[in-house]
Amino acid sequence: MSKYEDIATDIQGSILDGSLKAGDRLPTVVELCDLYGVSKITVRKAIDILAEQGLVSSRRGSGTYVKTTPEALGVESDLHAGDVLYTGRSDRSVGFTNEYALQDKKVSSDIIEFSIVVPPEQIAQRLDMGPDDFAYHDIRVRRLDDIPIVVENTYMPLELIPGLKRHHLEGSIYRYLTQDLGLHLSSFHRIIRAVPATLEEAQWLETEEGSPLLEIEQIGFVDTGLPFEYSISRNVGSRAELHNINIT
Amino acid sequence: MSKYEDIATDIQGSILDGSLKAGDRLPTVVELCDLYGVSKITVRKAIDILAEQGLVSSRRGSGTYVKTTPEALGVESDLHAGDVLYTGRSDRSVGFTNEYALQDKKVSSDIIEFSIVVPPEQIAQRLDMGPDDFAYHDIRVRRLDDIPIVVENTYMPLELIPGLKRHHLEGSIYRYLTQDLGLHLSSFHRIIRAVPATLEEAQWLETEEGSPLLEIEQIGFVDTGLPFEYSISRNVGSRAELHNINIT
DNA sequence: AAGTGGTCTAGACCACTTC
DNA sequence: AAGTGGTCTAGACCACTTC
Repeated sequence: MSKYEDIATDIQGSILDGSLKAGDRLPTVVELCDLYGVSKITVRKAIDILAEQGLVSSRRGSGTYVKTTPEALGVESDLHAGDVLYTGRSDRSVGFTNEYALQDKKVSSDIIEFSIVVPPEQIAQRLDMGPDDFAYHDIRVRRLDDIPIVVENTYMPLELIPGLKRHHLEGSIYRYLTQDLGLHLSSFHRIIRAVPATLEEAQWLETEEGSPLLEIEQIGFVDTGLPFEYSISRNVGSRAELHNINIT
Repeated sequence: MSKYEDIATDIQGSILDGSLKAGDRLPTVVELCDLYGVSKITVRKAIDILAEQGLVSSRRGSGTYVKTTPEALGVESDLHAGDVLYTGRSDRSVGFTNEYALQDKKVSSDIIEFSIVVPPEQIAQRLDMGPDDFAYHDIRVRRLDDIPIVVENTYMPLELIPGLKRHHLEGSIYRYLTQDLGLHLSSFHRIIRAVPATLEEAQWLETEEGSPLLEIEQIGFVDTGLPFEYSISRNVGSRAELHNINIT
């Protein structure tokens, strides 16, 4: 952990435990420099992190303030609460398994397909693969507490990811990529849509044909800039939602 | 424009015009310092911007690389291309009007409702309003080239936004807020869902009842940390999509 | 006029990759 | 061992807000 991460975590704690409340002004940048014994740029990076998390907003000449969010006010966070099981965060892409392993929810997968294929041309292009190159192809239905949430349709280039086996799919593929292969995932480019369920999808997801699904088309990149996965996932509309925060 | 913005724009230009290609390594940070005559931190901030835009990825000890995206490869960008009219970017929230005024598309609005009301309790809480406080309420159908894309349902606190009139809704509300009132918009918190169209929405949007809509529930904040709008918009699934980029 | 956040310098030191 | 990006210092100067 770097100094700026430590400082961000510390201030985040003060906001979450209520010692800093909605609308409060943080100590000035110079005061925070003294308080933590660091330089101005280090404090600025910490505040940048808090801003990205949606916790604070800075106003030049005036100060940095705790944002008046429903969370900071103690308002229950979701108007549509009830049957929504999956609330993914668009900013931290750590995969389905990791995001829910922490909570008390049971994560499971039905592997509908796992094979090595020559992918369709348009997908091969997105993965920067030659026309004859092979890729893994898998289709998985992911469940939380046994209720199906999403069907994921994924292609990964064979050359970048040697040795992927069926048992890796039971758990988290991302763990295999990072821990076993030592790859560093850097970013995901996503397109989000609302689409009607096909009959087949409706059966997999235990919902109605034509019912709204939240589609996420995604290309994942490693830190050399190469794509390592192309994926289209379709989430049951009434069981999943995506949260994100945009700084202007 | 700050120095780091100038540098980011310059390198972005090199990537977009093809002088830097997918997979290429950028000059090292030290080389870029010499090239632009700036300090290391300034170059780092420029590269951070390019990373947020999804253009480059840095690898400690190795270098910074142009990402192998479909755009950098010259692949047409959308598999579902054809009838999708609205491709919003989740990272830059400048409002519907601004995002399309630049292009050759005609933006228009049907104002279905515009009034001053006491908002429902749950919405008042999200806007940090007292139970008796008033808010503007408007419902607008936004069209591109006369085709309805989205119905927006928005509440804005009266006290924060004096003098809002019907004619502001014909164009861009955001322009009124920033240019006339001098407010600085800082961030948006969003929840994205797929929902079925009600009969009323289907009529407004010229689509079928029950057809998938992409819902965006949004709270907007100004730079003092106060919420200035609560909005639920519902986009026709087959005519809109949301793009975003996530850095891990 | 005084106080605030934002940018920037000219370095230093470190973690990691490459050879 | 040499080269790369990432963090950090101790300041300086500036834009903007507050009084």
